Amino acid sequence: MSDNEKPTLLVIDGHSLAFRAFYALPVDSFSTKDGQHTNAIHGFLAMLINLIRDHKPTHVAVAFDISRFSFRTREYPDYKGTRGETPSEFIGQVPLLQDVLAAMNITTISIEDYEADDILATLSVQGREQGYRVLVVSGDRDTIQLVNDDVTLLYPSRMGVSDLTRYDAAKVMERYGIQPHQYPEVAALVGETSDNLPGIPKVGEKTAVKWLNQYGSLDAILENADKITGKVGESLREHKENAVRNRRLNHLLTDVELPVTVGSLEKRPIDEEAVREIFARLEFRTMLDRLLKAEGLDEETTGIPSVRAGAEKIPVPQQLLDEELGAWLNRATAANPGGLGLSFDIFDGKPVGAGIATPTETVALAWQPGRADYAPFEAWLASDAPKLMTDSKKQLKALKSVGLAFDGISFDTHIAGWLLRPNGTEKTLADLVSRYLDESLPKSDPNQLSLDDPATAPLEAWYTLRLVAPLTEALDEGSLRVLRDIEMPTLLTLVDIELRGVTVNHEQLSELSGQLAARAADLASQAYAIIGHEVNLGSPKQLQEVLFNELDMPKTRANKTGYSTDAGALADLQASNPHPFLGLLLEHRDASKLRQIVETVDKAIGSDGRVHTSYVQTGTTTGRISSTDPNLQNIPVRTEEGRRIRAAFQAGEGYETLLTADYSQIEMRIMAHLSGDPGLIEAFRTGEDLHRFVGSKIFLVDPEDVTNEMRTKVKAMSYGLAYGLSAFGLSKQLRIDSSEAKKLMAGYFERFGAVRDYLRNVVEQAVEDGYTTTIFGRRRPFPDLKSPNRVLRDNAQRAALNAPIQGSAADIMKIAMVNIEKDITEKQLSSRMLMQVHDELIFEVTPGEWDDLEAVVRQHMASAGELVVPLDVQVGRGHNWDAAAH
DNA sequence: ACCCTAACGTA
DNA sequence: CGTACGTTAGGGTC
Repeated sequence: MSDNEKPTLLVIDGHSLAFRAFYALPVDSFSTKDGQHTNAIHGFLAMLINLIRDHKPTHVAVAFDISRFSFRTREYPDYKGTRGETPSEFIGQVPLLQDVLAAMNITTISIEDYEADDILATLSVQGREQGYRVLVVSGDRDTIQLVNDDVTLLYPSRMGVSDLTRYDAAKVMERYGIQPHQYPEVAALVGETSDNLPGIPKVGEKTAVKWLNQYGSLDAILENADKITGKVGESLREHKENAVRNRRLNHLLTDVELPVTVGSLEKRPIDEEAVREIFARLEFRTMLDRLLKAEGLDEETTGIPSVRAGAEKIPVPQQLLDEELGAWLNRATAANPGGLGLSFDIFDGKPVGAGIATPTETVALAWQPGRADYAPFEAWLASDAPKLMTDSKKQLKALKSVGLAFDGISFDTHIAGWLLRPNGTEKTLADLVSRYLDESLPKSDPNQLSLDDPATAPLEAWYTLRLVAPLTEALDEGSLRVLRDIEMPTLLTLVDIELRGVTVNHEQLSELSGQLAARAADLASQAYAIIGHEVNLGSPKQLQEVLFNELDMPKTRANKTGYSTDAGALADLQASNPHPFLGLLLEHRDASKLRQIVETVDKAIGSDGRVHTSYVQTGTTTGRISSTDPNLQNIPVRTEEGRRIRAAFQAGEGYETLLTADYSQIEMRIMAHLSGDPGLIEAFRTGEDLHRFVGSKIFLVDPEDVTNEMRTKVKAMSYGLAYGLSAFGLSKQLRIDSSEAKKLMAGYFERFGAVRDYLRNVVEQAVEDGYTTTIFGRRRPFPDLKSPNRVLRDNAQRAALNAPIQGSAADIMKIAMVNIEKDITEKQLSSRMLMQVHDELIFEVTPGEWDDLEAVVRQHMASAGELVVPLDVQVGRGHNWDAAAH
């Protein structure tokens, strides 16, 4: 068998190469936004990818040391004793690297009590015996002893890990003047500083090699030690024990019992999805392409067409009209009880075409609403015949805005995809097609304007239809119920409230904006006067210059770009180093931020005098909805100035007043429900002020004797608990001693022990299941709970204990919204829901309908979740949003 | 034209 | 070393 026909076994010393990479790449340039350093991982992978590309190994393994202790340290406790502390930036990178290798389906091997090099040695011997060509990659020179006709060493150069020097027997001879198997004898004589193995003083490589060539072996040299003259001979005789010991230690074991056979190391295809995921986490953007290319998996090298072979053939769209169209719809609907795929072309917020799909046919409709030719289509739209769509909200809004009746939407793949992977990255139909069908959505002809391309909508409808089966299959029963009973109905509600918008008074906002702008300008000029020059107060970078250089203030918390100038840091500075500039800066920030929000909302007022936000139903990982363009869920409320913005949100023409309704302490109530804590449950059943009640239990006083200070602390703690707040965090927030914070938390858990048990249990269960679940069955996966990286793991734990609470609250609010909308319709009220702000709903009330509406709202909000504690709803009335607050 | 970060508003 | 979001300005890069 010639060398070229032999299979190639690639074995790598993981720890040593990662460490080389760590020192080869600047640590500052490789870290994620949460501070995880990745330079060692990056360097290692770059090297590995090059090896795969250049050597096309058929078998691969990476060996890692388990610890710095091994049989060698037992034999000689000072072995490697000179090595300093592992740099903190390196710690944690190895477990992540192992995760990457696992995702690449590359075997990693660690064996207690042995070093990685012993594993390499054993594999190289086994590989050779079984007819492999072996490539050993290590940064440890001891591995030179492994080199022979079948085994080549790749050794990192000083240039970095990607530049590997190839040592075959000839190269070893050229470099050292000895056979590879003799290298340990040279090393034994010379010693190895990095392993803390002193050799024979005064003997260097040259002398060692000379002796070896003269006497043939280390044993022979030692036997003939008497014959060696001069100072070096004396030194040898005096320190020969060193050489003997070194030789024993630098001999690599070739008979370590391995949990794998060489054959089992066969290179398997990478798990592209897993690799994609972990690279995203490590924020590696270009690595995947390089890896795919090296693996020969990228499109260019495989020539994979845009739709992979074996995929179903895309039906050619038919163009139907009138009776033909009606007949087709009847036949298709009857033949496909699960529904038809449907997609609309939207232009300027109006529907301008549509496509319908069955598994085998598609229809393209050059349809304009109201055209008689398409009457059967519009009748079908209005019927409850099931329709399957992707990201349907915008399309449904377009239909509704032109007055078309629509019913029967039974599935939205975009929402289903989100329920499956709420933290996933799939944004478009193409993303879903790629993930769940493993195909590529054909791109529309770039030479054609996609708007005019009549084939786009049928294509989208067809792919949408085909996605439904794999998505439904992937969803568990609980998630399917959430989709059917909560999300799909919520979708229709959102369509309505977005179209309604909310009246916002432009005059009030522009007056407010002017005042805030003037105030900001005034504050700015005062600030400039104090420091003697102008500076951009909105630039943290320029502020750092002023604060820490010109004013010589003490450094604050560090961030990526220097030192923090956020409100908390400035407040700390003001306390320790009072300075008028700080106060002005804070006030200026305040005014600027408010003005920014005022401007944003003002600019969003449409020709109807109303602001139409967009709710993003798939915008969060927990189940909440988010709001954009503009975000109406972060309108200020805490300050007087802020409330002036709310005052501009008003009942519209023809409406009498606004009604606001919010859940009070819904998350704490859910906590009481989920934990079953008797104390907390009692608190909500008595109707006593929650924080007062809890305070009385912790501080052992009567409720009426709970001071404001006690109440503040209790409130902060109660809310913090659901976020995974630590004693440290609590002490920082309340500016109290950390021992006091600890006591406070201990006191809390003593009285409300089931809460602690619950929070612990949520995380434990999530580790076991891999996901959390809300009361209604909504899931959120938490892969990071098993991460070896502590930062990631701790973050995941906090998110995991919060997810069921925040998510259940979101579920409850959605259910309430749906039921309220339904009841308003049934009762034929003309009052209407306008906004949702997580635990608050805002309605516009028609004259005379207040009592009816209030009853409907209260009833459905209170009954949206069956908790062991009541759901308390606070209702307020006023002509504007501020006045309607209670 | 795009991307990232810091900062800050809400529940 | 507290969860979940969206928007903006500044500052850097292409």
